[in-house]
Amino acid sequence: MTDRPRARISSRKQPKQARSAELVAAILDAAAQVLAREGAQRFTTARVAERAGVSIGSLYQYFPNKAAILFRLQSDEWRQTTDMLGGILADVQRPPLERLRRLVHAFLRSECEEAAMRVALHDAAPLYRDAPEAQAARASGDRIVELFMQEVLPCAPEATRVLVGDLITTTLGTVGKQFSEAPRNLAEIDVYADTMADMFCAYLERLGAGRDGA
Amino acid sequence: MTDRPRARISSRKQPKQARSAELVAAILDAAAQVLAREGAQRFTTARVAERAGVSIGSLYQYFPNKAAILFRLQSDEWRQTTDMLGGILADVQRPPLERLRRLVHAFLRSECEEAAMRVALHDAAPLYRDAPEAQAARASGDRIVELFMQEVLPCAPEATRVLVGDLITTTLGTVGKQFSEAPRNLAEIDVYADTMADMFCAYLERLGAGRDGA
DNA sequence: GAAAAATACGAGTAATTCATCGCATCTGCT
DNA sequence: AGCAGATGCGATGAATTACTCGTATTTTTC
Repeated sequence: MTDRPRARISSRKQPKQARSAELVAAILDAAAQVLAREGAQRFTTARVAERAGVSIGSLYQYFPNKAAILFRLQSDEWRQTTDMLGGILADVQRPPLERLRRLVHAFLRSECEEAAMRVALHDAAPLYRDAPEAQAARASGDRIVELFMQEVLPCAPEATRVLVGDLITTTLGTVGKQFSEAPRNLAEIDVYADTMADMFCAYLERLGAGRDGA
Repeated sequence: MTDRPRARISSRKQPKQARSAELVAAILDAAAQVLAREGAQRFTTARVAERAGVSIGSLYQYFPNKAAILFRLQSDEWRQTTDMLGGILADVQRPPLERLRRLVHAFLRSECEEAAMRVALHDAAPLYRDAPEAQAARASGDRIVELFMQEVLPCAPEATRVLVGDLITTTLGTVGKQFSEAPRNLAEIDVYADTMADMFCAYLERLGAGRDGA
């Protein structure tokens, strides 16, 4: 509890010319590959630079340290995932619980894509988890869920909605994390996703019934 | 995916005299402290030995490598937890779902004890996770849950019971893991545990009702 | 086309790490 | 007491690591 490594993650310099933008892209691409093939333990700046075909010095011109590369990868994943899930929940044509079911399916499927890289990224979480930027990124996802909860439990008190939303978010996120550790085929994923969706729906319907009698 | 570090974890030598047994105990105790105070990143054999007041050479006489110490800590935790949860589920005087609720409460509370150490132990998981001994330890916990599922869903098909048991186990485990990362007081824990138990019960009751009409 | 700015390079440094091995000390036993 | 095996020691080797800094090259600007 004395002095955990706290990462500076803010970017060092913005690429201004086309070649440097390509360089940054090459580094991120190589980083994902190194993470997937070598694991978090062997993820080193030297290996990333080598795989990207870039010198180690160039790497450090655009990323202040190793954690920044990892955070950037995680950050991009988050943005991509929240966009997708937001899109599913925004499809107001379908009934709310069907949207939730679709969301569960989509999320578990996405967690199984590039599973090796995701697992390694989670393993490396201690390196970037405590950075203030990481906390902020998480908060934006919570707002989407909050809106959905207002729709599905309009009569429940605020505190209940927050709590239930938190439970569902956390369950989905943490189970998904575990999920990527063991490879599964699409059929298994869908069976599991249906089970999980059933559980959420059973709970939400009971809550709704208890409150507004429907 | 080439050559992830695979830990030999089997013990190096059994302590035969009283003093060496004490030494092993001192090492494990110190290891837990180092993990809690310094984090997984700064958990080194040298630091553990120093805190235990023991030479580094002595440490390596009873643990073949760093991973073995971590695995031993995790293993002891698992045994302790499964014993406790098994005891709760075995209390056949109470109705099954009440036992489940008690289990959720007990588990989340236990996850919040020594939270710093648990978080660090999870962070270090990549070092011992792949060891064959670790897989075996997990399986024993699953059997307890399977028995409980037979009791609460007697008419459900085998596949459903396994799947639902897996979902509940995984949810509890992974959410619990996340839970220890943010400190909470007892009241918050109980509120969250009740919410989670409500979710499990709503689902199990619906499943039971659909199958045997009760 | 020349000066200035941006970019790329990679050898080198300082620190940290795991684990070993030869030797000293202790314990139990006859 | 004296011996043998068990235990304890810690300097040390070998490997790995993150990151810097002075220099070379390329691009832009005028």
